[in-house]
Amino acid sequence: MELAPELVEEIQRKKTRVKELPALEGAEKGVVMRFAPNPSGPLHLGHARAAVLNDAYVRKYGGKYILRIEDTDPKRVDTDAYAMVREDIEWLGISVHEIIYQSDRFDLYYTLAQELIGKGGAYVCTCENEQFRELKLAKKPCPCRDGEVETNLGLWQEMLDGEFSEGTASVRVRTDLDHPDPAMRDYPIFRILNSPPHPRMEAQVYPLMNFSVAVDDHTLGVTHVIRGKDHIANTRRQRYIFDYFGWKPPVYRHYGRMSIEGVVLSTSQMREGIQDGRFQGWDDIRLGTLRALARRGIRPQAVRDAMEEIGIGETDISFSWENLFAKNRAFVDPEANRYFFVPDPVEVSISDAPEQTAHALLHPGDAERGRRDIHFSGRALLPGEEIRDVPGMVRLKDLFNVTLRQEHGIMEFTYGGESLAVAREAGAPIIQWLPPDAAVPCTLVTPAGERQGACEQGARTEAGRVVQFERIGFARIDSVSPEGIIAYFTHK
RNA sequence: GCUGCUAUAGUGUAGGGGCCAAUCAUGUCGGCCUUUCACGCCGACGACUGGGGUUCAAAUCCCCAUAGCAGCACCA
Repeated sequence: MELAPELVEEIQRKKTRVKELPALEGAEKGVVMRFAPNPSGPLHLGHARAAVLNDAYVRKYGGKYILRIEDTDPKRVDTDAYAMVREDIEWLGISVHEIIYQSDRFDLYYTLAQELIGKGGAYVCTCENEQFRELKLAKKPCPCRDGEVETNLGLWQEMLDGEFSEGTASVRVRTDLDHPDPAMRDYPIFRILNSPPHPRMEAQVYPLMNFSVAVDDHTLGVTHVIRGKDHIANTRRQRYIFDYFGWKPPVYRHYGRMSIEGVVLSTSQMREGIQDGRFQGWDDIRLGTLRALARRGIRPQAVRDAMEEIGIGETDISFSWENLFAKNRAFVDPEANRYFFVPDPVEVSISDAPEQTAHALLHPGDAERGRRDIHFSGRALLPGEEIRDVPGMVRLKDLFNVTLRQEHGIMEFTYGGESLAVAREAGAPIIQWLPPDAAVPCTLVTPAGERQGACEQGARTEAGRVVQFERIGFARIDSVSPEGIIAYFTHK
């Protein structure tokens, strides 16, 4: 019997459906949104939230999604990351309408900086860091603050001409020294950097994010910004720039902090670990990168669903792998072919057992997909930990029953008949098994470590796909070679 | 220290004065189905941080406390 396709689709949609996102103020006529990562490494789960949620809103309201590469700090630019970020965005299935590189826009930043200084909204500051900090905390102006506009314009030109060296001059926005929040007081928007060189351009005067972001959000027509609440202070700071220029700021939403257990998320730690060989690469299973998830067999749609469900709440949350796995299982279970994987295999001889071929379905819910034929002729590979209970009985799945006995310290395995009912009555576990001569060495890589074992020949045809090792869990077949198979554990 | 944001079951989420002895998902437990401990189905468990106030009525509004988080970088 076959279900109507619409019905199947309906059921699947129900399973993976996510609730509707909360409305955004002023979004009815469409939105322009952006995802603005720093190209210091590949995207990880933390990025995915911003990337996906912005995309979800663009889909909901219609409009434009801008991928803006924020590469205004040459110290934090990894040239490989430009490509990795785009690959990761593509993997997530996000439709990007425009890609902007901030490193292409320095002339714009310079022009507007000059304008801002000309309005008296910013000034060149040559104070030492520590000194300024103390003055700021005391709500006192630094000597540079009182300079004439003309003087500041002159100093700004000197900055551009390379007459200041690194760390000796900056541009600050004139805000409000009495502001109760010290973070608001005359914050910097440009700095001088002599090294390292920027991989995409030449510059010594670099904008800081609060300036470049404000300028770009305005000039690119961004209507709504969804970002983490670590940017709340930045939003307020940027407000000063919008006000000086008379621009209308976008609508902001700041979601709460998301902690993620069990994986390395810090780009610098990841890079360090890769360099010293502790991690295999950016897709090492112990990392929280999207490429690591992909390698484990997590579907992008599962990540998207998880992020949309989490939404834009301002509460701090802890990311739940269980919830993500449940979403992924819904995608993967109907598709994954089933195979036997025998961990820590022990080869045994089963006496009195008739030679025969077992027939197991590739998928228990879809007989039409075909079957696996596994031939038994006297000997079998069994999971070590399943044959410890003696005396006892196990049933080799799709084959027959085996009774276990111990005689003079030696394990004995005897044919126990074909009857499934007998096995059920005896409470015998139904276990996976393999013929020794047709078993493929298989390493199952899990976050906790590698598990050695053997699996069916059929898994050789599944490279790149997710299968289910019966009674073990889902796994992505990572590589197939004459020596064997390497599989990455996905989840149960 | 100063400033700000947040607070619903183990986790995520809905609910923004009465319809809430609080939604949904996930999880856990039990049962059914099943030659996988998967999937599916049925059932159970499990929460409004605390204290004041406003109101006929508070998870919902206000105040305080507590806790968590963030910012006070010439990072983003």
